[in-house]
Amino acid sequence: MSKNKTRFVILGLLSEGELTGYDIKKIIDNRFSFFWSESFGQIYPELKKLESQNLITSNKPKQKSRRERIFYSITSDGLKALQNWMKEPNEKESMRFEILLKMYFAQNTSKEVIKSQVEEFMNIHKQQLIILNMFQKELSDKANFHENHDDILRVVDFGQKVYEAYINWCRETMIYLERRSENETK
Amino acid sequence: MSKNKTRFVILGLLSEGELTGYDIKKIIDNRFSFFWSESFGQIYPELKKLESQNLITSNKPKQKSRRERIFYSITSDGLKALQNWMKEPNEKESMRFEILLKMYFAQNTSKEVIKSQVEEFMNIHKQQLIILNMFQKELSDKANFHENHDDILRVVDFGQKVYEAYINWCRETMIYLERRSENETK
DNA sequence: CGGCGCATGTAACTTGTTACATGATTCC
DNA sequence: GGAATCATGTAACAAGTTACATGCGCCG
Repeated sequence: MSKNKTRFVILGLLSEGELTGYDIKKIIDNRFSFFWSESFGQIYPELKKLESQNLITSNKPKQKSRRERIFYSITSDGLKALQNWMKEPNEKESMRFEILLKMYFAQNTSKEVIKSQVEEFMNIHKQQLIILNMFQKELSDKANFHENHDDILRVVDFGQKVYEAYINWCRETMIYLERRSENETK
Repeated sequence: MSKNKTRFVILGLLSEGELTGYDIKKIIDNRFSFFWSESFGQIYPELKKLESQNLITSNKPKQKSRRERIFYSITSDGLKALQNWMKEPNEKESMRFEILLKMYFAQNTSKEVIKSQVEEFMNIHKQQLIILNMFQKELSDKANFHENHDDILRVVDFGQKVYEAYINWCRETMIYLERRSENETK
């Protein structure tokens, strides 16, 4: 099972049309940010590697001279590689929630510190949820030009459900912490 | 903002009592697995580093001879470092859900492939939820010996809420995919 | 003409995983 | 005595981030 997933995000995005490395980074930052990330330091070298393996091709200007945007497109071999990956089992997603570490070790600090950490976590994800809701509305309002429209809405729905779960947890935890504070000061 | 979080998991765990590197790994695997992970390759070198900085101390046997369990305990400097970290802002947790990538690029494969991917994702997290529910029950039934009992229950509750969100998404997505299959075969 | 956003690229670094080596203890 | 688990450790590798260098083109 391949560990390097960068190549498959690239292949997936190129399966919808030709793009530059910069485009790919922008799309990941804008649309995927809540469930994926890549840096330029991964994307550009991977593009070269994929091209050398004939999974993608570019319009790289043979003219030595002026700098230009390099558009990549997927080859039939690349499409095959993408399709094979779709069938492969996924790796267990490993996450690291610092907020839970701090909740677990909460005995080492005051309730106020924990409260402000939970509040911060809640605010960040409320903001993120607003962005997701806007994106969903945008997609729902627009006519369904692309066939993958509904698939993308499923992806957005995942983010909404998970962020709502975070926010609910924060609300309950705030109440728990406030009850605690009251008992402490009694 | 320090990027190296391994040290703080170690300090946090040692704040409850002395432990060996092996113990630390076991606790993280058993209790933290749904929101944190560490490997031996990180834990052992970090223990040495923490000791050299006098944030922890060990009973390392000066006798050259036989191998023994090395118990570490936290120092007052270590406790201070832990308390400072509790107040610091957290890094944005970065996650990578392969399942969402595959959902997004679903056009490149058949509904059956996507369906089995979603099913697999659902089964894994149903299993994980069962384990979390058992752990919660275990904690709730037991008398509250440790003061941090309720804090740990909050952490478990986070996992339950998030896994339930995953599972609900899977159910809805399965229905969405089945509806699609019907339309395709019509 | 200065600054900004677009655009490509790489080197150095940090972080994290895997595989392996070593040896003790426990239990059958 | 052999297998499993406990236990410590490290080297090689893989993955991912950051900072920087370079330069184009547009706008005010």
